[in-house]
Amino acid sequence: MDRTQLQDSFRAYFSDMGYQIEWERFSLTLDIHVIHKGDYLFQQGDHANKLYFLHKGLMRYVSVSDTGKEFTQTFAKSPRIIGSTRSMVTQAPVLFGIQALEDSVVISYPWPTFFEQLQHDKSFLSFYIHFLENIFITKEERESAFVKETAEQRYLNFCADYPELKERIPLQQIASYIGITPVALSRIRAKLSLS
Amino acid sequence: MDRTQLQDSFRAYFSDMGYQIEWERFSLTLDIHVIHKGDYLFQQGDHANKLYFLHKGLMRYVSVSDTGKEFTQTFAKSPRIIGSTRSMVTQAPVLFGIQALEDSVVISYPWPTFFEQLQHDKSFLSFYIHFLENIFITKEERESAFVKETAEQRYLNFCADYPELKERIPLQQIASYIGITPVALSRIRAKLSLS
DNA sequence: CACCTGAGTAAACCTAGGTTAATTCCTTGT
DNA sequence: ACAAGGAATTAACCTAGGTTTACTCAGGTG
Repeated sequence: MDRTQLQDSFRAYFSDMGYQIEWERFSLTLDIHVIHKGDYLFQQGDHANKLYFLHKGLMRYVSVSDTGKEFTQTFAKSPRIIGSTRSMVTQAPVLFGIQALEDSVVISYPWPTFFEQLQHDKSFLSFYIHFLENIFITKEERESAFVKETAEQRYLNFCADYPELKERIPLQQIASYIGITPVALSRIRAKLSLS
Repeated sequence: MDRTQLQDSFRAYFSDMGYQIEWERFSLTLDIHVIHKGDYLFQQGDHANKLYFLHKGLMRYVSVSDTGKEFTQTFAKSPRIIGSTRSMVTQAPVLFGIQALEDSVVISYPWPTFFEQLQHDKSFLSFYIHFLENIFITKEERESAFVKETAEQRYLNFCADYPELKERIPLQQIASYIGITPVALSRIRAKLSLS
């Protein structure tokens, strides 16, 4: 994995989205992380105030409740910015871990210095604002899905939102994303295949 | 209600939070809205791409499901910025209405021009970023509460988060905030008062 | 090859919360 | 003071999804 190639991938991510960043002004060195299937980029409770970029692979955000149950907050497929906004902002330990569902490659920049530089580029700032707005909207939709929709409906929505993932990841983790047990999801699948 | 007085209230909101805005640069005229208890600032489905500021009063964000059930997304007490980030950003109709729980006074600025001006003041921009980060964090906590916590626990959390509101607003609306029916909340209260 | 171990399925049973409806208690208007 | 409509409580009944256990099947590993 070549450092320059990874940096290009990171830059392409922005230009593909229509943001013209003045990269000459940026002088940060990146770290490279190779995460194997099943391993974690960071664990719940860690301090992870870095900006992570998923160059290749598939990850899940997973938090474990007091009673030891796993809950998948979201899936992330490359290329994408990943990490904990909350932890970057408040300096608090992260409330979820990020686990690789397939062998993945991630690069990282230290967030505080990255944010410092980001503020001098208007295009970058506007990317960050859109990014925040979008993750907020996503959470808002999920909040209302948990209250207004049945588990079956949430499963159907998952299938619509992530058509490829349905085969790529185990049922267990789809269930934990929907907020039900694997047993219940199996039941729902059985019911759906009848009709 | 004097226009200048309301503008001062709006400005004080920012300085109280530690943001020193260069107000001289701003030249937007505000609109004043007086909303009586039970009435709506805007309704679900409206186009509401304005920046609203709750000068005085108490409001709730309420969305109605397909099956006609009300769900309270959040409560807002003055002074506070209110409105739909989603609608401002995407130009889409709002997914919830904002209803006054007490007689309230709100001012508004047209969002597009406000945002335009906002971008020329670094302190303002940094306010907006913190604002987005915070509403995101709130939603994230709520998402996990719905999956990991029981209704009883969510009620106890509500009491801890909004101690004054417990008496100020009807049970019905607390229930719809927690995501259960009034009947179920009444049951929970009865159970709690025994122990 | 036999042997695990982990993933999905299925069945039996349990519980939190939804639904409906009756009863009482407050408000609010006249 | 009165009537009337909404707000909360209580009880009876129902259902979606949780829990536990048992069975099957596929993929490694010695």
